[in-house]
Amino acid sequence: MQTERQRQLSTAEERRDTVLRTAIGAFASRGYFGTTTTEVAKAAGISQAYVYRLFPSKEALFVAVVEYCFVRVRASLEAGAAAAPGSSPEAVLDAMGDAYARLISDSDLLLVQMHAQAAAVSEPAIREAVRAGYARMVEYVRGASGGDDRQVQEFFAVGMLCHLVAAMDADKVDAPWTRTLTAGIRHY
Amino acid sequence: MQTERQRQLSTAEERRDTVLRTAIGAFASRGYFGTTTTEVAKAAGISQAYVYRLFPSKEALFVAVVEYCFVRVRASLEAGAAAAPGSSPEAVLDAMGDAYARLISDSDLLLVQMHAQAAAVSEPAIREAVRAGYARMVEYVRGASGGDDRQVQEFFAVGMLCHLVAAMDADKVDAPWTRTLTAGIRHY
DNA sequence: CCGATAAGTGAGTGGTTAACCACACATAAG
DNA sequence: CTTATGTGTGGTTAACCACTCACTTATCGG
Repeated sequence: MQTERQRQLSTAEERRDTVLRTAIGAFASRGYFGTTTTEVAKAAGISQAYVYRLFPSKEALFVAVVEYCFVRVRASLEAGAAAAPGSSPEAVLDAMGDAYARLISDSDLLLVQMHAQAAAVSEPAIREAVRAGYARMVEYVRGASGGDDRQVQEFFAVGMLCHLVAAMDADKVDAPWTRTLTAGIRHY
Repeated sequence: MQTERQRQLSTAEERRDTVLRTAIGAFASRGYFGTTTTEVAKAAGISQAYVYRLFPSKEALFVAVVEYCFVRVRASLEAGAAAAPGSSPEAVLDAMGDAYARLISDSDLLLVQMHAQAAAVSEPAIREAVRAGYARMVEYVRGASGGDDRQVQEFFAVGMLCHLVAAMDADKVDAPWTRTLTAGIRHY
């Protein structure tokens, strides 16, 4: 009967993964400064003290969350590119945009990115993480799509416009100005 | 000798203006959640207690700061449009973009906008202020430039890209990915 | 000069927060 | 069974925050 009692403790590595995954939801609404480590702990189902055994500081935790978000976004773009119906820059960029739109239909990833950008202004460690994330992302998009500077830049500009639309919840407002901003922007 | 002693107290209205102007710098670096009312008070040269006589709450103060930023941005766009070398949508949009680039060469205004967008997610009052600000701004840009939906949308998409570039301080990084993102984006 | 009103502050208050530590419990190896 | 190691928590703390209030000082109309 040795299998009756399953393992009840996770390994630290598993717990760290759980925290990263659940902390996205915690940080999404109120960002780096506005989210407490207690909220992160509650979302992960552990005590606040244990958060500090898994991560050396709140800043390190947030940086890890941001990096994890970038990994997920990149994975989504790769999946989109792989499913593109053609190999022209336009086709690949469109497919990646579509994959991205699906990814962020749950808006938490997007929101964490926004908050990370805002916090990057004053927190050097976060700024470095955001820079590194975008550096890889820009080069990936350029390489995978074969698009020129102009096309890649527009891809990211539209992405940033998505952030604004999501932050304002512009979909909920029916007015000419929201229709102008959201025109052609997919969301599921 | 009645002019020897100048007035040493400001009117409440003057103080409120001072606070709004100086609070932009205070909120710019750490945003709504990360900036304390003590920092705002110090920037304005008054006691923290008096901040609460001038504004009913930190939230109301921040909303007023955001609205003030929108007013300044709008004024800048109007000045740009007035100085446009032609009346075609392209010429007017370009002139407004140039005026905007000059306005935000001191990046505090930009940063407050970014932080306001991020905070808008969880704070209804701030979301309302951001929505109202963009509503007026989109309609102004549309009306003043005569551009179509596509042009107006691109104008704001590029503006959002500026936010990203500013937040990461991308100018300071010399690499292909930063050159791609910042290509054609003026800054003074 | 006086009384009213407005500008402005020092000194709190109750509540919260990031971080720490001593300790309890679970697991695995010998 | 025992010892060692890793998982996990309750309790605490020093600092800090938004917000309040009693009080002082300046201004101004009469």
